Amino acid sequence: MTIRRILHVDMDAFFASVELLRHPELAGLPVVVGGAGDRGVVAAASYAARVYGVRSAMATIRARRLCPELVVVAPDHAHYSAVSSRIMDCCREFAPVVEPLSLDEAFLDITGAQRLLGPDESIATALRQRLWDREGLWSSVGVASTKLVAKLASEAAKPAPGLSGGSSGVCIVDPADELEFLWDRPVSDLWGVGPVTGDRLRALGVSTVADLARFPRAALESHLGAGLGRQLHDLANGRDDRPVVADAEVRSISHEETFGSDLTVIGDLRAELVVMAEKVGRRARRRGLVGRTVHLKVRWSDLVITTRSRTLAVGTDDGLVVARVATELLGSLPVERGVRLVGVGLSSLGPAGGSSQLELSLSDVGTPAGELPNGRGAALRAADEVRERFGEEAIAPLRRRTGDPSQGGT
DNA sequence: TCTGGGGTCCTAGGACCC
DNA sequence: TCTGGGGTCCTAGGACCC
Repeated sequence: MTIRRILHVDMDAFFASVELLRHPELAGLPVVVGGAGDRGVVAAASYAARVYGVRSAMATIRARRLCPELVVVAPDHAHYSAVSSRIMDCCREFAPVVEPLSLDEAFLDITGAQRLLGPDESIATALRQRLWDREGLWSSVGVASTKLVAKLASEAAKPAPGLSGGSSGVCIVDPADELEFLWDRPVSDLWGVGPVTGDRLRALGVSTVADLARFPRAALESHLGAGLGRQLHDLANGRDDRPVVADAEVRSISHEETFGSDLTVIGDLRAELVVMAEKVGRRARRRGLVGRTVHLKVRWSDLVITTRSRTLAVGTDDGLVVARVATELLGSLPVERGVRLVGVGLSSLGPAGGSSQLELSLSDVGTPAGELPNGRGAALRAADEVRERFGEEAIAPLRRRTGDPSQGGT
């Protein structure tokens, strides 16, 4: 088994740095990108802002208290996406397989690239320099033999608050040093350990990765569940064979919004749902996808979350259909309780067009439910969906057509 | 200091099929 | 008629990631 070399690249303060490029007059000022309102949150903080203790995921209100002269810039996702795709293109000049993790992060499999591009250190430095030359943005790069260690290495290469590119920006971990590199760290550094699992582990007396590596595997699995227990025990012992995978398929598309003040009137919520569902539909169409499952998410004024979903017999990319299904789901919820956030989404995605959407539903209409795959009323659902899209009068001709295909139809 | 918006993956129970 | 088991789909919730 050959030793892999995996590179992780992570842009420094990405959204904030991009905004500083567009607004040179803000250079040196404490800048965050995020929501400005009472319920806004910091999405990214410039290094000048971090000096004040401002961090991403922090409520904007609190950030303003820490730094009264803070400049808050509204996010412009379309622009960040455009910059991101150029960054990913740049990465592909260094490795055949590039896996974007988010807009500002990617894994590159550089196993075997040394012959062409030189040692790990040269590859990392060259990538970093090219991103700077092309985009004017600094990044941090880590290289190791696993995804986990490569990501921790890029984190270790990050500049300290107050600086922006002063450190070398590169951290290479030799395979022989990887366990030591890992074991010094708190368990919360591991992928999959958040606040809840972190608390559970601490209750077991586990606080460092070394503690976790020594903890009996079976006991860990019984405390955390088989899946998570096994994964964490492997990671803590440096076992991480997750490959670098390009072109991961999108699994869901959603849009959600927190209101400035809670809504209690169903009509107001319906109006919001229509707008949001249309955005989801537009994004699905742009990607050439249809979704079979419509999701509704509600966050109540007490922050508790309720979700509802409904799976249709066929996929849709039509915002009106999504809105109508979501509205139905909303109908069963006590909105007078006070709705802070509403979200609508599509999953069970598949390619749009051809036989996948309408054709299938036409042939389903009138077919006994028992003869359909998953014979749980799929035909009825299909008929409902056709009715929703085209109205009651559309059903009759479809029945005739289904009964006698030679007659043709729509 | 009370938590935005975009996602991913996992779990668990019930329905249903073979 | 009763019983069991495996597999898949659907739904709700939850943890986590950036």
